[in-house]
Amino acid sequence: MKKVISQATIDRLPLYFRTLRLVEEEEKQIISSDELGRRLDITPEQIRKDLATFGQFGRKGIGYDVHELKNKIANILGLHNNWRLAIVGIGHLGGALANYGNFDTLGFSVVALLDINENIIGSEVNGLKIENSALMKDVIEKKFVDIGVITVPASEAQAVAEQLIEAGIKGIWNFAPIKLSVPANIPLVNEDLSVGLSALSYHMSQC
Amino acid sequence: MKKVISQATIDRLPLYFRTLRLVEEEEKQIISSDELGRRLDITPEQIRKDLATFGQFGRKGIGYDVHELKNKIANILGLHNNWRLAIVGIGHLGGALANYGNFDTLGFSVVALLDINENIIGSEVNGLKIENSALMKDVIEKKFVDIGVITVPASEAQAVAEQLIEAGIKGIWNFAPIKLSVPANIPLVNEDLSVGLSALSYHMSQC
DNA sequence: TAGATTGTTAATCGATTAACAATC
DNA sequence: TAGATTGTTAATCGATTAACAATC
Repeated sequence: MKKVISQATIDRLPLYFRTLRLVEEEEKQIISSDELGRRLDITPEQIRKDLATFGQFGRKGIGYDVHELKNKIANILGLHNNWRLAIVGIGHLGGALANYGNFDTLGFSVVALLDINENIIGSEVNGLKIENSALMKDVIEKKFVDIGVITVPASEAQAVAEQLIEAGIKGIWNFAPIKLSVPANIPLVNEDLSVGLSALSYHMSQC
Repeated sequence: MKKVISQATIDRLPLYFRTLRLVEEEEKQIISSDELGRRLDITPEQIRKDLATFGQFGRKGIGYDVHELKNKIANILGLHNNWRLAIVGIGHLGGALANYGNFDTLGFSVVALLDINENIIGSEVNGLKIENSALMKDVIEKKFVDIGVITVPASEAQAVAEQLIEAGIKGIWNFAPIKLSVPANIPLVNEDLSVGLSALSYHMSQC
């Protein structure tokens, strides 16, 4: 039953989801792979292939039910789990993420903010108090945190990852530009801004 | 001469660059593909293949000169161009990017901040004054901006992209969760946080 | 019925991995 | 010379694209 789905497919699902939401707002009931593809610059064959991985969602000759497909994708991605996030390292980036509204709309909630800096512990960001990293295990257990978001400097990131795992976290979203070593059963996604920016630089240099 | 390099290779170059920097700080002169691979969880064959795309950098039986390879990669990525960035939309994320120190170390400079909100125009972020988006063309020409960073809401992003291009920008780094339409000669990199977070959710759901 | 569109199989393309000669 | 390590060719693997029968 646990077929292996390619990362490329998984990474396209959020795009489909996002677009179906917009289409839903436009009060369209049905959408074809062709139309969805046009909106995303993805071929309709690719979309049908991706979706077929998870079952038969469409109707031949008709298309896909927008509302139904949107919910199916949300389920596949596990967005119904109401994942709870803790952000570790409340600098500029951590603070921005704490304030970032779009997570809620995807079914994620930021429930804890942690930092080691005495000067900011106790202060509030977006209505949430910054707590002492030293109490991480306590906070994470009490607040049922699922996902640890790492926005500390690269030099601290591995240690923070280990603390998070020790505290019982189930997944890590890492913004520090460094390769983290984590056990195979802890999903890890890296969000390295320098990769995208460097790729942009490369393409601009080719012009 | 203009061989086509795969995006996968281009996306790994910044990781090599980052690691070579660290290795350089450790005062190591020479590194093997094996050691580099161990540090990044990438196979040595993959690394040698990637590097061979651009020429012969290593010495058989010895390895790669750390300093030389680092500079070669920087050149390939175009990091010597001193690209100048303008951030459009100084909300939480735009503000965080304006304050983000790591860009400088990669050879990028944030030289302009733009917003339409009268209440924040004129105020300073990280020593840089927020200017009126209505004056975009002026600002971009006067400050020789190369790259437009889009951190406005999704609903505004396409219009901003068009204004940026009209103003003579050479590349776009887009953080708005929407597919932008831009001419083929304008490199565009999308940084969609919801993709990574959704992928994390997917993998956590499989456990 | 004719037109539209899915789901799936087959063909192609491209990226990764394996193997090894060259050489320091 | 023996051991280490690159650069490159060949083999494999996986993802995308093309084609088309099924069916609304």
